[in-house]
Formats: sequence, C-alpha cells, structure tokens
Amino acid sequence: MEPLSFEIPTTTRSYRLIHEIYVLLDAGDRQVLSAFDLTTSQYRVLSLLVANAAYRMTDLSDILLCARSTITRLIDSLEQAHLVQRNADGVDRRAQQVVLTPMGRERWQQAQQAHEQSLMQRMAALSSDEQADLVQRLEQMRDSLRIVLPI
Amino acid sequence: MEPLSFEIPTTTRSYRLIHEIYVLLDAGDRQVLSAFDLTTSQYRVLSLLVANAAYRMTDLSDILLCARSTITRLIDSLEQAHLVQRNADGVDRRAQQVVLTPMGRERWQQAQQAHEQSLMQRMAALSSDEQADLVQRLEQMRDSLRIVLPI
DNA sequence: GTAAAATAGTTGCAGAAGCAACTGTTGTTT
DNA sequence: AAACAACAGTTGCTTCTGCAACTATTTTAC
Repeated sequence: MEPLSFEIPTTTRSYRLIHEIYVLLDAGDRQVLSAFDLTTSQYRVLSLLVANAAYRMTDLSDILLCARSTITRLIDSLEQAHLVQRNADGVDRRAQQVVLTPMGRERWQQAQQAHEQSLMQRMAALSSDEQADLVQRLEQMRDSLRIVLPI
Repeated sequence: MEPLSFEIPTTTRSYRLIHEIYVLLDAGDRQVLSAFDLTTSQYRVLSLLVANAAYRMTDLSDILLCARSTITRLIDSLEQAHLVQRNADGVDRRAQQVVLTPMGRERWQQAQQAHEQSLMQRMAALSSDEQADLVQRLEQMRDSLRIVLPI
C-alpha cells in the first residue's frame, strides 16, 4: 500500500503549522516564565496592563478571548501574588478596574526581558526581513479569522 | 501621559499573533467538531491515524508534543467511543499499536470535510498566493523553534 | 547471565479553562 | 416609576493537561 496520494490543502497545512508552533512556543515560554513564578496567561495579563494601565475584567476576557470566569481566577491568583490590584470603578458599581502594583510592574520587566531574549534565540533562523514578512502574513490571517468569528 | 513610545519587537509581535490566531482557530474548531462529538485533540489523533494506519502511544505523544499520560487518556476516550483500538505490538510487549476502527475512519471523514470547509471560509481573506506564502513562513518559524527546543 | 539503566504505558494528583447558573447593578421600555 | 432586559463579576462543576511516581518489559553493561 503506497502512501496516501491526495494532497493536503493549504488551509489545513497552515492550521496544523499554527498548532505545532503554538505548542512549541508555549512549552518554551512556560519554562522561561516559571523562573519568575508566572504562567503564560498571567504574563499575558501583565503585558496588557503594562501597556494600558487599567482594564475592567470584561475587557480582559474580550481581549484575551477567554471566559469571564477564567479572568476572575486569573486575577485572583495575580492579586494573591501582589502583582495586580482590583479597584472599584468610580462610574459603574458592577465593574472593577484591574491595575498593576509596583511589584507587578517590576516582575513583568524582569520576565519580559528574559522572554524577549529567549524568543530572539528561538526565532534566530529567520532574518529580520523574513520575520517582518511573517508578521504581515500573520496579521492577515488573524484579520481573516476575526471576520468569521463563530462560524 | 502619552502612549508608550518604545516599539514592540518583531519577535514579540509574532509571538502574540500566534497566540491570538491559535485561540481564534481553536474556538472555531471546537464548535465545528463538537457536531461530530470530537474534541480538537481527538480530531488531531484521528488525522494522524488516517494518514499513517498505526502509531504507538509514545509516537503519538512525540508527534503531538504532549505528555504520555495525556495520550493514554485521549486514546481511552477514543476507544470508549469505538473510534480507535489498541492492538498488542507483536515485537515489544510493553508497546501498543493504536489503529482506527472503520467507524473512526468514517467519523473522521465527515469531520474533516466540515472542518476543511470551515477553514476555507475563515481564511477566505487571503489569496492562494498569500496562503502559500504564509505556509512557507510558518514552516520556517516551526523549524527555527524546533532547533532550540527546551531553551 | 545477571544487575542496572532505559523505555512503554498507566495512575494519582493538581492547575487551568470553559459552561451554566447565580447575585447584584445598570439600562430600557412602557 | 415599575417591570424587564442586559451586563459585570463570581462560584460550582466538569474536562483537559502536565508532572511525578509507579509497574512491566526491554536494552545495556559488566
């Protein structure tokens, strides 16, 4: 019996590649970030807060595309570690503003530096032109996926 | 206070894009595949078996980059659903060969068709040239990440 | 040939995430 | 103004996954 002869469609190939890359990235990130007592999800939240000072819980779940309950527990853990703080939203008493603590900012800075360095090492086989190209294509793909969100 | 002025490095941008794309893809896949009572992981295993007839458990965990225990439970669930079967490995009595059942093959064919169609819809904003380009860049990225596997 | 090391797979345990149901607050309709 | 709908966030529950410890088999070393 010879190997299957039908060709794998390009869409499926990108699909599989994305999954494989994601797993490879995630495994490395977990290792790098564990040295700073951070999970990849926690790191992602800190990165958002560094760039934008304050977010409501719901904003975080919208941006990170995860359930609101996931954010609740994520912020719980970050608050217990004294890296973020829940503040009351002056306008809407249902809402809360999540902000970084000084310790959270400092932790992120350290982790970010290590993470960035690890990423550069692991992406070293691509020239900066190729990387720029990749980013452009990835942005296209993301935009395309966003259009038809829930099928 | 003006917005942060330092530029986000290209590596970090690809990193974030991959994550976002992965989440978008995964959410859609979950929805498509749930109609066939399959999780994305189960679907991935079936896809491997369709292409290659038989795998040992350890091979699956190597290929899918997940823990051996994860494969054990994944195959447990697929076996309970009568989609795959564990066969003794004639040579190594520690090992087991995982193979598709006729029902597993049939289920995969149906799911694959729906999945492929959904993917094409969701990737429609990219021309076939752009998609081919994307695949090439993704392959580069995967290869680069594979070199420096565990940091 | 036997002891030690490596490998294949499973199980217990703990963490992460989604869904559904719930409370409390805000917005809308009439 | 009251009733209803929509929204922000939390909790209970279940599923998925990784890590560490374990058993059984095979390979390696002496």
